[in-house]
Amino acid sequence: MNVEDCIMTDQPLPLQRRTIIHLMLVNNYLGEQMVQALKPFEVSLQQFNVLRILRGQKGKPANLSTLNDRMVSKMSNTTRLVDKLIAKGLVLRNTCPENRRKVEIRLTGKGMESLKAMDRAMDAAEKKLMGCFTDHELKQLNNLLDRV
Amino acid sequence: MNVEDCIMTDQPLPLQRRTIIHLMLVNNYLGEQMVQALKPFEVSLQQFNVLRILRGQKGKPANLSTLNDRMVSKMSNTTRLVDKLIAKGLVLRNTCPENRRKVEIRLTGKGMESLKAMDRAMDAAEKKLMGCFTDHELKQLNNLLDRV
DNA sequence: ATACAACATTTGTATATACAAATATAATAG
DNA sequence: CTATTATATTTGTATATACAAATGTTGTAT
Repeated sequence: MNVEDCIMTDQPLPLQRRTIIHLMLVNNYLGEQMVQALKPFEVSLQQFNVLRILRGQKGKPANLSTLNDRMVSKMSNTTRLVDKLIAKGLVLRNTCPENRRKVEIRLTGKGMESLKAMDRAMDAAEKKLMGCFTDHELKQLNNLLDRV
Repeated sequence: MNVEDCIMTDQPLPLQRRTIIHLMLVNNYLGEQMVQALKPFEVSLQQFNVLRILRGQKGKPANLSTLNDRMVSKMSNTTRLVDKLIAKGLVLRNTCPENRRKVEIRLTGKGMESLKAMDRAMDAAEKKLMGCFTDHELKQLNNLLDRV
């Protein structure tokens, strides 16, 4: 992915700026590819993220703020995101009996099944997108990113 | 920026997945910081990007498809983005006399002045965000990103 | 010249996101 | 026990984005 080609510029970019733009371009591309991989399942990347977090709870329900904490892209609007998943029958929401301010969200059977299918698509996408790197390079990249 | 802390997980992530998430987290952070830097000028990152592209034209007007080609995040909706900039008095739009399908967009004096002020804010943000890297590391990072 | 395809932009519409304010519940201080 | 503050979620609203269809213009083949 060449920066200058992507944004069709001829003038050279300062290194710091080029790096930021590079990160953004790569990220846009990764996002697009993953959204595409999820298209057949009619869920957004954010919705997929929530489903995966719920599975990580291993049966223990999550409340909204837990979801928000664990999401890759935090958003103010997790309520409405969960609304969508409920409408699709993938999750359930009940008010928490111990603390009626909170809410308990959990995967349905259908949610768990759908998620398994999505996993296969996403694992393939991951492999396709990151397959260009050796393990050593992945570690190197992660180390660099840790510094930000 | 530690991935596991950001998404508050204890279970270890496969390296490829971790890298993708890492890139997304870094990108979210970079975006937030740059949006913040632009807040005082009341323009979005996309709008700033268009202004900078227009300056790169060195007086030669740009049409919509040129803008779209050169934007970091391409969008279907450059028309409305330009509408906003016109409303702020930062750019002008005329239909191109040689080809009346096309449109000629150029910076106004006010646009050029505002852009200079934004530059200072954005240069500072760039330095702050990328200051954690040496030149060698920046090159290394760029080389890795080129592979995607 | 006329019809048809290609091009450049604009518009419509549905969905997504950001941010602030509102609601409901629980915890705490007096 | 009441008022106040803090917590958790929901709602309102404005703005942004994605995608498809519509509009207006130009180029081309007959």
